[in-house]
Amino acid sequence: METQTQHYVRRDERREMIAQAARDLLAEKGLAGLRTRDIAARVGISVSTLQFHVRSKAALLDFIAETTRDAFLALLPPEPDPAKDALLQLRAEVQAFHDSLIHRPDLAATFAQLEQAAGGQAGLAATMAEFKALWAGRYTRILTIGRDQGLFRPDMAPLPAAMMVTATLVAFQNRGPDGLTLFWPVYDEIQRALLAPTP
Amino acid sequence: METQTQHYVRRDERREMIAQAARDLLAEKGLAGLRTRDIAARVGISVSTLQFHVRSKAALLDFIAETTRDAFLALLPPEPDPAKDALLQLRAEVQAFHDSLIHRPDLAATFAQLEQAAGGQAGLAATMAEFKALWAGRYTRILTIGRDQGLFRPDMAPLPAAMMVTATLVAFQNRGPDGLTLFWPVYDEIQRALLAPTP
DNA sequence: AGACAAATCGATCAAATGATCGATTCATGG
DNA sequence: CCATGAATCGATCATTTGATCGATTTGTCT
Repeated sequence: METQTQHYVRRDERREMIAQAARDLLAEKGLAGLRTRDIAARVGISVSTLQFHVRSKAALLDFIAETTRDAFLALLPPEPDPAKDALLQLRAEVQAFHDSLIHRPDLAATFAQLEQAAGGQAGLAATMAEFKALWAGRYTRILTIGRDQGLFRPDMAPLPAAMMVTATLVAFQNRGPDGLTLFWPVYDEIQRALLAPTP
Repeated sequence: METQTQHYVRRDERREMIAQAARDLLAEKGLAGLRTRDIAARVGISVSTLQFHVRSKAALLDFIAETTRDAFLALLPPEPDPAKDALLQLRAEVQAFHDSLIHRPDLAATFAQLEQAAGGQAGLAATMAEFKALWAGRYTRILTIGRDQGLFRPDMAPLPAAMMVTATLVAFQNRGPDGLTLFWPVYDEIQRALLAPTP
């Protein structure tokens, strides 16, 4: 039961539908199996119409990257705040990522696929790099705040620690149904690894 | 200046040349851009000969996965030993991975690419899963040993911690020339995160 | 040397794939 | 209601790509 085929959708809306279908297919078949025909079919339009809205496949990948980045960033908690408890902010940030894996599994999967194609697409690589910098930056700030608050180890280096945390989170992408079993145990380990020792 | 084209190479040797060329191309173009013609050209044989040695592209991916797994495992240090210092063993393990990124960048890149294709190839997925279990298992054992030795935190959970370490290491794959700048700073952070607090 | 198996190649095929073009349909403002 | 532009479609193209087949060359064993 698909959404009733709806003719004559405005450009922006149609492009959004295309991006969503492309993300889903990217998560299912992988980049190597992404076909413009499949995307068009899932949207319910012809290949010609798809080409009309997105000139080429390269442009499509750029477009997917941008919309995926925006969609993911929109799911994140408020910006890190030095006045709030850093541990709570860290947990909220991780919780948001966890929720995204459950409710929007296409997002992380799309990132994973696009990263493999980034080597060869200048625009793509830029979008991906920008996103990763933004995302890791949030964790770096939270960790810095927490260290200043005395919650985390004084010898904790925020940037390396942020890379450790984000890398660990990303590893939970592309897993089967039971793939998230270890998510919170692993987060607990991260937390213990960051917290200042209590003498 | 290629290695002088050499006709009539025995099956096993030819298949090894094919696997190596495929790994290199996989690292360069990505899975989506992997073409049997390109592989054959790099090896210096015709597509027919390639097909003679490896039946299909699916079989090729399986074969690549197996040889890559073996090549990577061969680079690792001796098995974890409860009698030796766990921190030294951990560092040696990480050093081996670091060296592999420098001297055999095709290995990690190939794994990253194949993982994207694993969803859809039963045999591939099995090989990849087996490898990841083996690799993470080494770290789990080292961490357990170190905890028993009193070197690591008593509340450290070996399996989650091992996932954290391996995930962080993997994140250093597919980077540019300066991509390894933060490798050792990040490892130092991992080490600080694992070590038992000194009162 | 002769025979048999192994390895290689050139030619070719059928399907897949991204892209283009012209015609057609729908929406919307005047 | 009609004129203009936006959106959609069907047909078609040129290339790419994985795969097959038969013929040929090379190694090896006796």
